[in-house]
Amino acid sequence: MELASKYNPADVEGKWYQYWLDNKLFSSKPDGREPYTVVIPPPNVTGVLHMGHMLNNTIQDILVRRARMEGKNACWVPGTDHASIATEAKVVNKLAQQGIKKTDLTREEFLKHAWEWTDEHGGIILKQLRKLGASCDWDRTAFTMDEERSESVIKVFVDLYNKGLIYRGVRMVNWDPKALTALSDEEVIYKEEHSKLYYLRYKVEGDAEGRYAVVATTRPETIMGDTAMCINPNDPKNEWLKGKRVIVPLVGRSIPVIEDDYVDIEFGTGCLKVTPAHDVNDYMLGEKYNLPSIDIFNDNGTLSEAAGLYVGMDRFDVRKQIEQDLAAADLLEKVEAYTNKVGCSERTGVAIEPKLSMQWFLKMQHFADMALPPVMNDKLKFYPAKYKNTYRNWLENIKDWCISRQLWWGHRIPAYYLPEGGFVVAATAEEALAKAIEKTGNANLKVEDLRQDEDCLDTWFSSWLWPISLFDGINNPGNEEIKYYYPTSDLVTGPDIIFFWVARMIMAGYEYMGDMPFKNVYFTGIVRDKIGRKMSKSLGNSPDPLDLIDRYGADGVRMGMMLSAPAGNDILFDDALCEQGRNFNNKIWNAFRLVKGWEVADIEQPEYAALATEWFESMLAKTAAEVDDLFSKYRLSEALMAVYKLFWAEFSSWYLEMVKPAYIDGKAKPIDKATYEKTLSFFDSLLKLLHPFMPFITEELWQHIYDRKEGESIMVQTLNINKEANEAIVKNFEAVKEVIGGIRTIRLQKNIAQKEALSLQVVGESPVAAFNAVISKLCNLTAIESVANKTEGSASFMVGTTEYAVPLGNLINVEEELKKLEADLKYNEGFLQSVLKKLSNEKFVSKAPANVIEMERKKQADAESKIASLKESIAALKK
RNA sequence: GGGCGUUUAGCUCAGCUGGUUCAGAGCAUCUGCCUUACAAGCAGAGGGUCGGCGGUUCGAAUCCGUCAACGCCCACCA
Repeated sequence: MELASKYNPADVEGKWYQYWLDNKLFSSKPDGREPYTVVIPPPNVTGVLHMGHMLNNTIQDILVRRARMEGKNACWVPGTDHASIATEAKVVNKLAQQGIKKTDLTREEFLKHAWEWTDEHGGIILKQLRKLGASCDWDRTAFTMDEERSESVIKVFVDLYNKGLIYRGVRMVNWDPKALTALSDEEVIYKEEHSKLYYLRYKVEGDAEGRYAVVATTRPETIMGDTAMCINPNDPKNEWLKGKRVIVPLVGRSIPVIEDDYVDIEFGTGCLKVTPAHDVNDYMLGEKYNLPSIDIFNDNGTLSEAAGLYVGMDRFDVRKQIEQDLAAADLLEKVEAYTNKVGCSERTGVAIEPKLSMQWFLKMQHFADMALPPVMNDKLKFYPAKYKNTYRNWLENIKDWCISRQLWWGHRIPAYYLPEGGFVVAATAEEALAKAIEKTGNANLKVEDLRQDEDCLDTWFSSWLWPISLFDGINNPGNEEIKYYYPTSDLVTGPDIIFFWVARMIMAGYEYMGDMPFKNVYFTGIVRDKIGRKMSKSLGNSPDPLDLIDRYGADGVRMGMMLSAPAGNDILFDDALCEQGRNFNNKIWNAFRLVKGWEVADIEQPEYAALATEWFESMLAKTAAEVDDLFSKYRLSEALMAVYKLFWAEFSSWYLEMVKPAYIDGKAKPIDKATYEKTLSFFDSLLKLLHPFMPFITEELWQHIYDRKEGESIMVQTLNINKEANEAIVKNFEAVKEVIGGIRTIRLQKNIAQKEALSLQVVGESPVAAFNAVISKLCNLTAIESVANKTEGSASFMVGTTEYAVPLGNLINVEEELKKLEADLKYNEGFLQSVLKKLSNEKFVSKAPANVIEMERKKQADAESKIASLKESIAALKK
């Protein structure tokens, strides 16, 4: 096989992905093995892959591939989310471009368009995941609105209703005037806004002096909905307003002054305008004091007939206009700059309007009670654990979940209204009819007489069932799949959806399976650019993942993501990291070229090669054990770094250099068979360790390292690497590296070419004499001898307490050598002083444990011996 | 207004139950090399009073207090 000197990912990635698919290597069926299950956080069905997905799915794929290689039955279930608000908005936009208004369509017509859109754009994102190498069981691909999932959702709704956990009622909810739907509290994001605080004059009715009560508000446009003014009963400065009535400016309506200690005396003037229809707190006051409620807004945020003024104008236009009008009428005392937080819709970004409306709610206390303990007692683990606090905080302050949305794209609420009022809840119209007949006693009722609720369910009301519904555990409880795959193993997701999704899946898990939905949650960070900004379209700092894959290869990008992704920290993404990944691919590629280019002969194994293989065997074992440990702690970037260093530094720079056959007369010598076979087996193990991180290149090389049969793949090999390292040899070899480094430094400093052979003297006995063959080979030494005194005119260095010297004859620069030795001496004398100081401290000697004191004494001895030999060398040079 | 987290080399981060594998890694930087696997490379080197101050201790990056900066989450102050 002729291999290019540079690795080209494009040549192999598509080929191997297809090979994996063709051989059904991603597919999983229940069997006798231990299951390892991951359910994908379903991306929006019409979404496009972004860097967040890249990170998230790379991590999942690494975990899944690793588990598969550990011999587990790995099952990664992919799918998409119907994302009701986001998708409906996209469809509405698209229709608008064609000049079609949603309001002109029937529900059925609209849904037809929505499905067309979904079929057209749906699943693009899943196709993109294949480029990344994602080893999902594609045959299991699900959609939150497919038949099985829809059936599950409806079944759960009916069940929870029957359990009394779902109720319908008029409540103050978060209204999105753009999407025209209610939202849950979690879908509201508070943004700081520089706005104004308006001081409005409310004329006090019947006040002889014609005085005004002044109210500070950020929302002057809501005065048409004022039905009271509220003061704090303990506020002396507003004492005079007690029992009075005031006139709403411009509107001219008379409203009472009420008293409640909810009002903050310090804020503004201590007078609060009460608009029960448009503020959560005012609503509370309205309830308490039985105030009328005037809803002055239409659903789209324009003013309604009820407002009387500015009818049809947008709420924000009214704010500007009313400011002018109030000023013109001399009813505006002053305007101050003011910063406050405005609740905005997570999806559409527009300011939320608190609105009183009829919605469906899920009682949450029951679920919170079940979901809190397993996380707090680490039965279900969070990585990083700090999110346990966030989780607890939410559950301990849980509020009921508004689950109805005034949308068409989603699961329609299975409630059916009866002609004579009231409703029944049932999974199908037929069942509803039966219930209706039973409820009313009217046997003549027909399905057509029932009117199904127009609303849809919140998207999350389907995704909270995901780990169960993917295995059909709602429709067919106790089926073979759910029994085998549930609870799933790891969930990989962002902390931004801890409430939306993670917490609610845990709730649903305990409600419907009596068990947690996953054993571990790995929270990823947010992908930011290299200077820490969030990636956004407007900043143009969000790279297209597919473009990155084109440039660096999927393996390179995966590595780029992982190098910077410690669990839970935000990751600062930089193309340079992908470059590092690509370079590493190239390194692996070239190491392979080297090894496969060797000519093998039936000759004896040289001593240096035997030593090298023995050492690397231990190094490999040690790292494999380390990687195990890191994986168990979900420290994936550290695991990758460990393998990276093993391959690059230990294997390529040390091992291969050691065993590499020499060139003589421009011709490579052959390598002995024993070393060659060992090297191939090391390579094989290294590829296996690397495979979860970089699936493509490892498959490509694994296929070529030995002859493989059709259908074989590295991805289903087991990681049967020996993990028992010979610690002594690993430790000794570190000293060997230092010796070699010392000689290399001398060569560099003295400008002595590698071709020029040198000899090495060891003053006394070398503790690493066993490795002399290796040292000789790598440093091109003619001899290594043990001497009592080193030759004059030699460059020396110390490793531990042993001195090494390279005789250089007249090449030696006495001045420089002295300088170096004296600096070394000074350091060691200082070090000795600090050790002696400790040892002469009575308190230290009496209180510190024996082994620590022992250590200090050894330090002292070592330093003293070093100092002695340094002094000798200096004296010798000065002669 | 509450709660949580972070602060260690130019950058991104490891450093668990205080003491020789404690001041580390990768990248970047600098120096020398186009040496027949790889310049997307090889060999070598430099670089930090561990955010500030105070305390506990024989001994603190590590424990405690405090201050500062940054970040995140939650909360109805108009």
